[in-house]
Parts: sequence; C-alpha cells; structure tokens
Amino acid sequence: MDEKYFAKKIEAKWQKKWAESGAFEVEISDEKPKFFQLEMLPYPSGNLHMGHVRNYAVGDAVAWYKRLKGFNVLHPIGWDSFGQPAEDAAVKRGVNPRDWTEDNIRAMRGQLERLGLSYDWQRQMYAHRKEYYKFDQWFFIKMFEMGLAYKKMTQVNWCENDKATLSNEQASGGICWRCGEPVTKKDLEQWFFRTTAYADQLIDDMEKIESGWPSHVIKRQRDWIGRSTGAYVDFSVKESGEVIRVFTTRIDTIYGANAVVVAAEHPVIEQNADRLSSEVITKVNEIKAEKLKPTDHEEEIEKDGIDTGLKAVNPFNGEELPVWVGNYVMMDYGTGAVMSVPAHDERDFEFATKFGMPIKRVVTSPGQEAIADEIVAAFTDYGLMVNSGEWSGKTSEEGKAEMADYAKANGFGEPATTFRLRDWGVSRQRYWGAPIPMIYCPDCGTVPVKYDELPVELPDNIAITGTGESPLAKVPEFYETTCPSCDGPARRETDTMDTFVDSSWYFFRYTDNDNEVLPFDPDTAAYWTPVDQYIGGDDHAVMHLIYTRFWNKVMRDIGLVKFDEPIKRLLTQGMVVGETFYDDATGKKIYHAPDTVAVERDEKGKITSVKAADGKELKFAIERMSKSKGNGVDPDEMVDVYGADAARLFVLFAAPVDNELVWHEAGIEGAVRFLQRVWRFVYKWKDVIGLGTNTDEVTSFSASAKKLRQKTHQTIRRIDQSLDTLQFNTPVAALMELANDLYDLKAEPETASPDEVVAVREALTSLILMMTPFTPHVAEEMFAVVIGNDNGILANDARFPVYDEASAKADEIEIAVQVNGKLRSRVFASPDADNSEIERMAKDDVKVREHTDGKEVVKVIVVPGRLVNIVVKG
RNA sequence: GCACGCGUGGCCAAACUGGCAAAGGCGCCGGUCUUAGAAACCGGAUAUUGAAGGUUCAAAUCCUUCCGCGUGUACCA
Repeated sequence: MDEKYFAKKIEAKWQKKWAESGAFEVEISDEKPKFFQLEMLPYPSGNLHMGHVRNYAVGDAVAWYKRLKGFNVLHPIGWDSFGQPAEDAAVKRGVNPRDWTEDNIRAMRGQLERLGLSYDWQRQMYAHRKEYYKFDQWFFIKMFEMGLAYKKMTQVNWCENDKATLSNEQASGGICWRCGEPVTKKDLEQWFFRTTAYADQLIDDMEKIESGWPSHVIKRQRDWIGRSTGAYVDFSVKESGEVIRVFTTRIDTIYGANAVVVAAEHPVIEQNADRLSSEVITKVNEIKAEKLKPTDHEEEIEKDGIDTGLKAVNPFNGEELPVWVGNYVMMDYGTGAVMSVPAHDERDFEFATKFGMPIKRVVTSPGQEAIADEIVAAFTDYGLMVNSGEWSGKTSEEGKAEMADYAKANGFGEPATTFRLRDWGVSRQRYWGAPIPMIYCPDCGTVPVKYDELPVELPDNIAITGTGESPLAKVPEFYETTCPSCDGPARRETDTMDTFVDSSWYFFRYTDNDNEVLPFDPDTAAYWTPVDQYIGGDDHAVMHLIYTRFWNKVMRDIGLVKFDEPIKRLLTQGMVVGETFYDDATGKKIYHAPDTVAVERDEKGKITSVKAADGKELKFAIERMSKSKGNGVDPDEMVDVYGADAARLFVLFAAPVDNELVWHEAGIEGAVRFLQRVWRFVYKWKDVIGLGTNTDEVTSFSASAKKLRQKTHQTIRRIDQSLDTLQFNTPVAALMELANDLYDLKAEPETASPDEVVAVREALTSLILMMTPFTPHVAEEMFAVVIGNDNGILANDARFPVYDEASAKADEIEIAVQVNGKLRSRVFASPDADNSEIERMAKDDVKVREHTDGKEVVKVIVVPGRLVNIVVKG
C-alpha cells in the first residue's frame, strides 16, 4: 500500500488481477444459491455515455453486494449490435457496418473495463454475429410454425427522416422514438408476431411480478395492452342486408343509440359505394387523407363526419338508425364501428351536438328522481337503466351482463374483450439486421428456410444507399435461391428483423453462449434464469419489456423455459441530463457547447439568459446527455482525472437511482476526498490492524470504543437494508458518516489501547467491505492490508459484515420529554427501561416540572425509546 | 384534458409504517499548519420542509384545496 491514494495505479492493478484470475467468471454450482444480475445491454455506438455509467455502476453494486452475501452471481454483458447507426455510418462515410460495429465494441469494452465493472466477459453475446442471429431466425421459423408469425399488408408507421418503418410502440404519439420527427403512414406488406395471442397472459401474469417491478411500469404496460371487456353487437344494414358489427363496453346504453358511426376505412363504405352520394364519398376521402397526416401531439382534432344515408337496425328495439362516417372512429381498434350514444359518451355527445342529432337518456344516477329535460353533458357513470324497454329498472351492471348474453342467444352479438395492443410488426427495410428466414416459391408459396440451413447469412460488401428500400433486394446473390420444398427457383425475403427481436431473448444466451444447436440449453438456463434483478432505463417500460415478456411466453410454449415471467425484479434508473444551449431560428436545433456560451444566472442558480460567442441570444433546456448536444461528459475523461472508483461513487451518491440526475461536475471531488480520507486512515493504522495483533482477550470497551462499535453496527444494518431495497445514495452517506466517526475517535495507532484497536479494526474492516460494491478497486487494495494477502476479496471468501444487535445497542438512551408537544427536557434511561419508569423519570425532571407544576396532567404518551409527551391543562 | 410522481438550507439530497433540536455531500465562513497558498485536520453558519386549511397529544410525513415542476398518455368505443 502506497502512502498516497493513486487511483490509476490501483485500478490498473486490480483490473489486471481480476482478469487474470477470472474472478467474475462463474459456473453452475450447488454450493451457493444463484443470482442473475442483468443490466440492459448497450448499443455499440463507440462511446460510453454517463447514462451507461450510471446503469452499470448500479448493476455492479448489486452484483458485488450479492457476491459478498454468498451468492453465485452471474453478471454478464453483451452487445445490441444490429441497427440503424451502423447503416447510417455506411451511407455517410462509406465504412463497412460490420467493421464499424466490431471497432466500436472493442472501444466500448475498453471503456467498461476501465470502469472496473465485474462482468463475466466469457459470456458476451453479439447480436450482429451469425452465431447469435441464427437463433433469431430459428425463433422466427418456430413462430411461423406455431402461427405466431404471419404476413399482411398494412399501413406502417414510416419515419421519413430515418427512412424506416416503426412499430406502434416506436411510433408512439406520432413521433419517431429515435429521431423525434413526425411519423407518416405507408402501405407495405409486413411480417408480424402475434403478440395479441398472449394479450391476456401479458396482463394477468403481471401479478406474478408486481411486487418486484416499479408500479409505474406495471401501470404503463397495463394501459398499453389496454384490455377492455364489453360486447359485440350486430346492426344489419337495411339497404344491403350486410352486418355492421360494433364493439361497445356499454351495451346497457344501446337503447340510447342515435346512429352507427363507422371509420372511413370501414368495408361497409366500399361495398355500398354505389349507394352513396358524391358528397359522402368526398367526405370519406377527406377524412382518410387527414388520417395519413402526421399526428400533432398538442392539437385536439375536431369531430367531423357525414350521414351516409344508409340505415342500420338496432337489434334490441328494431329502431332504424342512420349510418354515419366519423373521423373519431378508428379502423384498427375494436371493429372499426361504434354505436353512438350521446347521452352517455363524451365523444358521441360532442359529435351529436355538432350535427344536431337526437340525444336520448337511458341511464340515470340512482338518486336522481326526475329526468331533467335538457342534457348538457354526457353521463358516463353506471346507474339505473330507463327508457330501455324490458330492461328498464335494471342496473347498468346487470344490463351489461344480461344484454350481452341475450344478444348471443339471439344471434346478433356476444360478450367480447378487445385490446389496445396490436401485433408486433417486425419487418424492416434495412440491411443491418437479422434476415427474415423465409422463401417465396411461385409454386409452394411462402416456405420457411430449413433449420439445418440456418443461418441465412447477411452478405458482406453490398451497396447501402439509405433510400428506404431493402438493400438486400438489390443483391441477386442473396435473394436468388431454391425452394426448400420443391427445389424450384425461388426468392428470399429481403427484409430484416426489428432489433427488438435481438434484445427480447439475449439474456438467455448468456447462460450458454456457444450453443450451436439451440438458442441455449434448457437445463443450463433453468439454473440461472429467471433474471433476479434487471436494471435499465425507464424508456424501455413498454417496448423492450413487453416484447421480452411475450418472447418468454413463446419460449415456454416451445418448451425452452418453464416459467411465465423472465424478470423477477426490475429497477428503472432515471436519465442523466445536462444543460443544453441551442439556436432554433432555422427550425432545427443547433447546439452550442457549454464552454462556448456566456450564461447568466439569478441568485437561485436558474439560468436567465444565454449568449453565444458571437453575442446571439440562445435558448436553453435540460436534456438527455449526448455528444451531439454538447452537454455530454466523457466517462473516459472523468475516469482519467478522478479514477473509476470516485466516478462510480459519485454517480451513485449524487441522486436516488430512479431520479433524473442533472449533471454538475462539482461534487465529484467530494467523492475523491472521501476515498483519500479512508485511505489515509488505513495507511496510518496498517501496522496495528493486520491479523497479527492479538485482540481476542479484549472483553470490555472504553466509552469511546463502544460508541464506535455502535456506529459500526448501526451502519452495517443501514447499508445492508439500503442495498436490499436498491437504494444507493443513502448507503454512501452512511459510509461517510462511519469514516467521520473513525476520525472522531481521535486515537493514535501508537498509543491506542487494545480495545480501541479492536474497535478500529472492526470499523475499518466493515467499512472496506461495505465500500466494495461502490468502489471495488480501492476496497480490494485496502482489504489486502487488513487480510494480509493480495489475493483479493473473493479469493479470500470475504463476506459482507454481519450486524450484531448487542454491539449496536447503546447502554443508555436519550429520551426527549415534551410538554404539550413542545420539547422541554431530555432524560437518560436504560434501553430496557419500561414505559412507567420512563414516564416517572420524565415527570420528575426539574425542567419539566417548571411547566407542569400546578397544572392538571390530562394525558401522557410514551413512545418507547424515543420520547415522552405530557399533556397538561390550566 | 386525464393519470402518475415530485416540491426540504445557495445546490444535490436524508428522514415520509406520524414521535427528539430535520442526516450526508457540494458550496460558503473561520481556526490549526505554512513565508504564502493549496492540501489535510478541526470548528462554524445557513431550513417557519411550495402555500393555505384540516386531523392529532404530536405533521416534512396523513387528508382537502391551490400554486409550481416533471413524466406518461390521448378520440380505445
């Protein structure tokens, strides 16, 4: 141990030792319980950013903590290495996507290693290598065989900026998830995975993971899947006899229907085109055209529509209702048609009001005596049914259940459940992804590639233009093939898979990453999975985390796994953000680096104005850190200046993990200072706290030594609990407090009594071991001093310190005494003193009696070990 | 609009199953040391816990209303 703390030196030393000894490489073992610690895998952009550092520092803390708790910890990392940026780099700079990707992985692995993250590097997976994507294809074919992969013509979400199709999740809110530009629609034939086949399970199985997942993620997924139960009801069209099926959650209001409203794309329009006036056709086309436009998030779309002139019959009362086209009815939810009940639905009310349609009340609130004549707003609650023929007098709940059954019994409807969730569109017209392993044969139709022909390899050295067409469609050597079933000439599918396919099952591959026959061996995976703790960004709450749950259920049905849910506990970490300065006069944001602008702040530190170097007024915001915005902090630079341990400690200490972290460089020096403070203490005491000192016979402790021991054990309990509940900022504060108390002892190694040495050794050893999850390198170096060898914490089989209640307990506790809620004195009592004894002490206290003498004591509250409150009157 | 979350010293934050005089870090001020500074060590100041009501012996913590900020979501029938 050097006298001074040289972060770089000890970090290099221990990183080398860990690598050489394979300290974090694990195998299946019966001796210890397993723990699978997983962090979301990075996209190899070439640069680690602070968000990664935060994510991986947290994950590493959990991994180390669990190791010290005696678990066999699997802690792997891999590469989400398919996707757009590689292709963009190819278009812009003419580099080969594979080379670009491999280079980036090498660079980023180096960065991760310099952070000293405790990964089992042997288990890496690389999405872009054929050994991995072979099994994306394997799964695709399995799903095709199971009827879970199918092809259909659809309007896809299309991002003009990225020249890419997007899934519904990726186009949420009409905005491209990657670039933020508006999304448009385009007709394309696409492959889909039938996620809706598992919609019920995706909702119902949430109760199995609810306790370990953040409630907001559960809620968002539930909303996203959007199950709603109701009924289908068939209205027949008088003119043509065909049926318009509507979905409703409020069949109890059907007597109040004033129209059937269909989406502009509804087939009934096309089929009755010759019966419709030109005015209607024009309006229908208008609405269709409007829907193709990108959706503006802010704007509320005004209701629009037209009466088609067609009539539909309400099967419950035989009433003839007009059929309208409405812009607020969507073809891709429910049946694309609704019954309009303006008295009990806000949208229908708005629509009916605008077009002067009749409004009839059929549900009243239970207490309501008379029905008011004028209806000023929709009443959407449940209530008592009125004006509903034979159903009048029933409650909405009764009506809902009985009327759906009645419809079914009479052949014009049935109870039904619909979902907001759509099937997962996985086709991408891109090059850098897993080729979809399907072949189109003029004679046999759509045929999957044979399993033993996998992988369908991505050809190298092809022209990538970025025009939005599948690059593989221009490569005859790729798409020209023979049919697997008839051997005739055939054509391969030239689209590739969405990269969310790769990330849906990657963590299973870690358990068995060189398997050539199966994605992974089921028995091996059965030992390690499900994932015990998953940590990653909040932004994946509905995409990745629904896909991977879906995938798990498919794997279960294939027989690869036996459980329903792949992830037991989830922690979502907040973004790392920083101040940005930009000029958007041209419509596009042009960012200025922080060191090139002049910032004025008010006395609270809030920015009041920002000027560019040329004096131009700039706008400012707090946004996700990134290089392009100029607000990025380069982890490499930070590690270089302060060391990996300090960087990691600071990131964990700065804010609770699930909070957004606004990056301010100031503060990291406090982390360094703390490490140096502990280091100096260990250095000073290194000769007396080694194992050689005989301390066993120490049985009694001085007051100050006892106090230190209490603090030590209180700290052990605090940190243990914090780490168990995934809090990382508070245990760092606890470590600092313990270090402060060590200094407060004011003992010197040369003159310390044996009991002090014992107390110091206990405190220091505990402190060092508890620092390991946060700052592993410096902990290793200091632990070597305590244990007397250089083999490392794991090789020495060290464990997290154990809390001892007796040592944590004080001889005497201080009890606050209040009179009428105001603190008046304090008394000292044994921790074992009973309430009546404490009450008596409190009442006898001189300072208390000043406030109680001559007054009537109304009540005395004793909170054991904490306080006494005496309530007096007069 | 709706849903959820948050508001604690200059800044980041702890305590929130109600219970002492509200942790810790950054910053600030002072002392020791030093020719001086830095570092280190020691010490110090700074909070009517967003506002107003309410419940209680007792409220940062529970309830109501309001203000401010953030996130998600948007015609889902």
